[in-house]
Amino acid sequence: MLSEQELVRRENLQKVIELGINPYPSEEFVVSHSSKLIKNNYTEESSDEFSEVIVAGRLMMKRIMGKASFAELQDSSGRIQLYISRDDICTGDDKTMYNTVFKKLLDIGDFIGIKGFVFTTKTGELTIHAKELVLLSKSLKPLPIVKTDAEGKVHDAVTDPEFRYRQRYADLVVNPSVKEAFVKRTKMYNSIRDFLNTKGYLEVETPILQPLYGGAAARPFKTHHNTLDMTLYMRIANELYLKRLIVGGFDGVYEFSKDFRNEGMSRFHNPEFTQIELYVAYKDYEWMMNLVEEMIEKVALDVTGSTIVKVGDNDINFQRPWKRYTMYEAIEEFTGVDISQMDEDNLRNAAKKMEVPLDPTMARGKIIDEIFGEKCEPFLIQPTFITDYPVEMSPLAKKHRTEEGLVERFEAICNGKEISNAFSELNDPIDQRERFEAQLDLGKRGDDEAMVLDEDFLRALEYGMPPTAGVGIGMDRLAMIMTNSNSIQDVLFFPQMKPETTSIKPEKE
RNA sequence: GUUCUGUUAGUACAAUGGUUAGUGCACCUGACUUUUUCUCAGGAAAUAAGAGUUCAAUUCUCUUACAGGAUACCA
Repeated sequence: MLSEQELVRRENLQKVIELGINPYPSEEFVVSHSSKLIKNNYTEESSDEFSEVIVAGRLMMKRIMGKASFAELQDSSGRIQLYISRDDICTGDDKTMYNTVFKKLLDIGDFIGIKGFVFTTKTGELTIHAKELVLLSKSLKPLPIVKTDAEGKVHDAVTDPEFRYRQRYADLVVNPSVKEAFVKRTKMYNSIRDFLNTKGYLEVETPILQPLYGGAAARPFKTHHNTLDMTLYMRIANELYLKRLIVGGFDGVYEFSKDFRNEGMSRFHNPEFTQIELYVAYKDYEWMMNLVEEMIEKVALDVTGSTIVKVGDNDINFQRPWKRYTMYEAIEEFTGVDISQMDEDNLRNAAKKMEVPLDPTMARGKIIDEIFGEKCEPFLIQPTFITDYPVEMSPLAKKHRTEEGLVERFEAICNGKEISNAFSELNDPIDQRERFEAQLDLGKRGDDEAMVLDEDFLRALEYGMPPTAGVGIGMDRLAMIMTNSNSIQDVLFFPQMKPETTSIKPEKE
């Protein structure tokens, strides 16, 4: 069902065609200047350099005043005003281009090309005086119009999240700040790539479709390969494949990996999300902590220009060194309870006193994780490393060199959320097999996120893996911090949405 | 999942148990050769779906659908 305005646009398209104008021409249109370049460089003295400019973009506003008009053109760099007078774009007797095409048939959102010269109007606005106007592409669907008045007040701002996420293309056209967030996201990737490449690590790619999923505690997406007639899972982490590459002899490998987890959705969770994982041979988690600090500090600088990043009401300072706590220390700090010596029953009671909700499937490690998640993590705003996790919740991490029952693991917490998780990687194949078996027991207890046993990975470890430090960083979470975004949907171009339902509207007569 | 809130024209908002549901922008018709949310004159266009209470419901109640916020698990 087309709206009245859409019908008008289709009629306009038809009339353009009837005038012999191709509404979707294929020839290259050579642009000489961006609007930003003109705005940044035009002066009275340099006006000669701007006596012939060619620009292209969307027509975003028309102010028609009879035989002359003003219009606004939006290109990828911003907006610039156009002055279009009838007798300048129609030098002969035929005034169709102005009277009919420009005034009547061009709609807001149409792509046009303009050839003309730059000048300043009486009111002082930088403007392109058009000598030639070309239609480059017709728009059939009206864009939401956002207007900013003289006081800088925005009218009819497009804020409806559903519209913005479903129709990101339109969101990007009308909300310039959206572009900025995504440009920052790309800068963040470039910053990390640059950092790791400079250190000599190799960017690699590993399978997304996997016969067994592993490397994290999560429920996977399941799919099926027809030719092989086998079940495949979409990866939940790329840890086990990257470690296989360390076995194979690379010193340092990293991958920006799209991971998929079949779990709840929220402003922190999208079913597909991106992590970077990095593994470096002959290193340990202490070394990795230093690297993460150094890297994230650089990211903050590269992306925002400062080590201090404003996130909501907080100023987060990524300058090294970050605070470091062991997990037991953090829990003691925030709850006053020393749980380091407690067995599962005592721990369960302690958690009960702290009003941390538990369920019977949780074992000792999971309970500690719950307490930490409830009582500590949300309050850690400045970047903080939490180290030395219980062995039960870290089946891929090496046992602590001195502390019984712990592993050499750290998480970096920032703004109350984990942004990074790392360990001295477990490379003892016999220990690894036992840990997998312990996970199988957890699975039997009802933990549907318990890991599965991966024989091929164990075979790789049996060939021998050097001591290795590994880290994973949630790119979306980091992007949220670096762009001061309140939800993951704001740093994903196309966040996952419920299917669009066709609204039931009575047919118009 | 739980909970709260919302759904009025293309869009953003307003109002009302009863006669013609109002405003800005966008849209349509006309005038205007340096304007700028151009201006001026005119026009078209809406109460999510269903049920109930009522003489009368867009307004009150309930159900459904959809959406958003908050909260919980996972990055």
